[in-house]
Amino acid sequence: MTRGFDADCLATREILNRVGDKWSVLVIVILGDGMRRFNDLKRSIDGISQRMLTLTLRSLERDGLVKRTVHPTNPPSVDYELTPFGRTLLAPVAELALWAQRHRPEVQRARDAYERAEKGTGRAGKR
Amino acid sequence: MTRGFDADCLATREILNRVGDKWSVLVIVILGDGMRRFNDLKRSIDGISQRMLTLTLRSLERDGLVKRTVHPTNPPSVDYELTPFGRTLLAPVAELALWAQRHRPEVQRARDAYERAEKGTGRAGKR
DNA sequence: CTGGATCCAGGCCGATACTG
DNA sequence: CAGTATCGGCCTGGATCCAG
Repeated sequence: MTRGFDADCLATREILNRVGDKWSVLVIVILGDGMRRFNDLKRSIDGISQRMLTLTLRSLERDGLVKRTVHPTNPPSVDYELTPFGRTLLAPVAELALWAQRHRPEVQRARDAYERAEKGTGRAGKR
Repeated sequence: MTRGFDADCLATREILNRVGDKWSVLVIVILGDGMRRFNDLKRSIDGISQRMLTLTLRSLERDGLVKRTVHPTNPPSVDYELTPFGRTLLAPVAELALWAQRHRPEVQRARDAYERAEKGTGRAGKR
């Protein structure tokens, strides 16, 4: 538990920084359902700019989590899908997703309570 | 699978944004070992500024994940520990941490391969 | 349809100095 | 010891325009 502890934490932080950005998880979860095309993804996510979708997909492809397939048709189309490696990430992410879904109200309540308590105890309370 | 899909994704993204910042996971994992004092944490993490440690702890406290206890001694000392609720997050995070530790080399290899391939296929390759 | 390039705003985070 | 306040840089991410 003491050996490599820092290194492990660093590795964890590295992964979370990769996956914890604004869109990666969304893309991973959606691609968990199967192969999708670019604009298909874009429409599914709704709110993402094509820039961020491109960057996110590139980053995931770069790390070997997503496979990109270009079909030389006219007009051209590109498929994206999780690699087997990417699928191994799906389980832990789903775990966290489940936690998020189950505990969101609790977090919300805690947050509200904190705001209220803040006013009573004379804390700054600058929002 | 279709109902509440967007909402679930949003919840997931929300949690990941909370936990996916630069230091939260580190703090959670360390506090998973037991109660710690402020400067104790600061020394454990090494690289964090007192500012970021404060902000991170505040954020976690706000969401009900961490409990803060002030001892009115001289000099004053403050203990931080995970709440029972915070402990429920420990498991999924540990899951992801394990994934990170196990697959870091693979990610690194994929990244290297991507860089190399990039040069062969005439891609931009601007690093 | 699938992107690349550029411009620009806002937030995150670090360094430093100061307080109780 | 345990913070708070302020300043400033960097990076993320959005909008828009352009190209294959």
